[in-house]
Amino acid sequence: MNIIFFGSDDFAEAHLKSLFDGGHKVVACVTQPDRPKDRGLKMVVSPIKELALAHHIAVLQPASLKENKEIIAELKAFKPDVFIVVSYGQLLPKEILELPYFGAFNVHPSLLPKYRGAAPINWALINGETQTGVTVIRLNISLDAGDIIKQKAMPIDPEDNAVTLREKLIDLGNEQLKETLKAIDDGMVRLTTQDATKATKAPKLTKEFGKIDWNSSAVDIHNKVRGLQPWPCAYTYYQEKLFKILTSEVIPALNPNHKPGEVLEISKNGILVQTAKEAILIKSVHLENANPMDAHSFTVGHKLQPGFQF
RNA sequence: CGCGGGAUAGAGCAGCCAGGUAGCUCGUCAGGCUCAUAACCUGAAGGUCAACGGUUCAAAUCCGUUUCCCGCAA
Repeated sequence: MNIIFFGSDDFAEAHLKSLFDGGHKVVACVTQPDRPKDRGLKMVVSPIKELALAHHIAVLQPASLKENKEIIAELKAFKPDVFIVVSYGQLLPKEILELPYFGAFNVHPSLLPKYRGAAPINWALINGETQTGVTVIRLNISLDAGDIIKQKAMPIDPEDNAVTLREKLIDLGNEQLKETLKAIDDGMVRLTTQDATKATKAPKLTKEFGKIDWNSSAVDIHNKVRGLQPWPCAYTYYQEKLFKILTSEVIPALNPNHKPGEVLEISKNGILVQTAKEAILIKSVHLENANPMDAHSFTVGHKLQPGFQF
């Protein structure tokens, strides 16, 4: 079975790696073009490209797939049976979806039809979901709306943040991908249409979204802290400087005669801050121009006192 | 070479310009005092001054190179 893999980030990389490890016949990889990125605008090579080249497999890096006849011809030449698409970053147009004999399949880290879009893991945490999962779908032309082939749920641990949850979902995704390929091999694929009325969206995150509104509840803020790792992070400002909250905990506050955003208590455990509902304990922080540190160290150095208003 | 900030004890910083014993505030630990402590008193631990090279009798400090970290931007 000739597989062409589409992907661009480390989530995709883990799946490609497991295809190699599983002995599958990956004949080519499609990934995003190398782009200048980060400080100094260094050229960043997609991890997919490196992995593919290490396995001596062709790498295609089209800027766009839309009306790109060259790419269609190139893909066709590999005589693909399936496309595996994992966080590729672009929609595949109809004429490309039609190329592989069995179709194009996508591993998506949410329980579709919930959380269609670019940041499903983050949004599940932001919304305080207690479970999530991985869904394998057969791609059609709309975003994450194809028929479901495999789906498996898993609980979200209250301690999970977007980084740890992502790792768990990579494992689950690999498992589901393996089963999907086996089902295709065995001719045992069963498709289930998504219930479009239950669809929700998980759009790309923005920097602005990470800004904390102290007039929201402690639970909401805590979920932002968990869900916005490692970027953009839930943040506020301290002396005009960006102040990211890395870890936190919701503390039931019994007597909130304080304004939201007010520091209630400083202790070794961290900084206790009033919110609109209950209080939140800030446990570790990351101030602009400094290394991340636990909240206690921060309060000692900055002489933060109860009564301070964020 | 996209723009800018930074690295000195666990944290926050001073010292650098003008070279001469590694300092301050806080935290930590131990002891004391106290009905009591985020108070007070006494003491202790904790450093490759990011790294390498140069200048010098002498470098945290002056000169050069490198590494790492942070914000913006994408």
